[in-house]
Amino acid sequence: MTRSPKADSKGRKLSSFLCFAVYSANLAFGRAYKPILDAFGLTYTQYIALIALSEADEQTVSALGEKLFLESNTLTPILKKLEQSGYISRTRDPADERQVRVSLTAAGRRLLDKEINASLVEATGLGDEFPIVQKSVVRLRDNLLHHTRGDSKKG
Amino acid sequence: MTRSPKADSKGRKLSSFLCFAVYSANLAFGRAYKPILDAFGLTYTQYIALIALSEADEQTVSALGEKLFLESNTLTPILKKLEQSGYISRTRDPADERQVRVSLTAAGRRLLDKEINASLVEATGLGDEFPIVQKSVVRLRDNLLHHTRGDSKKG
DNA sequence: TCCGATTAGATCGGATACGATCTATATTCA
DNA sequence: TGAATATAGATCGTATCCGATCTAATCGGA
Repeated sequence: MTRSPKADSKGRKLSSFLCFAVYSANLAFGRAYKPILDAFGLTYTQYIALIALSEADEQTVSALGEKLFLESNTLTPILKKLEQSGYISRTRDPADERQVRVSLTAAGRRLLDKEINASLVEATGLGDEFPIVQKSVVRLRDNLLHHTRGDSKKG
Repeated sequence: MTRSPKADSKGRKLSSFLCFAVYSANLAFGRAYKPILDAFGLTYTQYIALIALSEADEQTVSALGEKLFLESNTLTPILKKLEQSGYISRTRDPADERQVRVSLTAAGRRLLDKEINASLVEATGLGDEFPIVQKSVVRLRDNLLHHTRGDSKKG
């Protein structure tokens, strides 16, 4: 169909942009999860941080940041909030006072052990395709990150 | 998805969460695009808004928001910035003073006609898989949005 | 015609992201 | 040892997102 010249020349429609698909899928995740997470007093990012924390105890902020692709400027405020909420603990490492060790508290662990996950996975409505889509998006992300790394300074 | 109640008591790995894959893919897009968009003085969101604006002239803020899955609280500041940058025009509709009509300026159109797109698509590194991944993510997003609509107030 | 309801944006506050910068601690090496 | 350097977090300013609320304009019914 001959759309106006501008939409055609190079001008694909917005919906054909992968970046927009991911961008809006991320918004959609946030909204789909919100009512569920609200019940636990969590935000989307806080929930993701808790999952990363469930993988190991005594992680440093940097280690956590590598998993989440975030740095201390973003993580510190979030971790402080999670600490205030009682879901995690933050302590300076006595062996190296520069580092802060972060762990789930019992309350935090209980939270994740609830069926929070089941209700959330269901919201994707992807069925059997779930793992396939997941793999593709992971590869996409890694390609993008790799492409970015080609710069000069630190990632 | 019928995943076992708990893949491990420690929880599945963060990387196995689709929500995290999308979340981090979105972060990765932002970073991969940033050096390219910086050269044009654009942020990621502003760029996406411009693409949506390239599809039609004289769109209302609401119409634009439907495409972008955003509302006036998010769009208004962004559109004001794009107006200040000279890439778009904002005018109250004389027929209905409540509505604001938004269009690309000549400068905005020139910007999108540059090869900004080509360099950006390349960064995904997905090759032939590009359209497949794109479709899956779109469906995922729509499922999530549909799931959300059932819950609360406005659709 | 007038008043209430609706609609379209705009504003405000809280919570991310992120670049730039700062502080405190640790390490290196002359 | 001590100054320069490096590292780990923390802080700050800007730009999104989003819920809640506000204002202005339009519409609808009596």
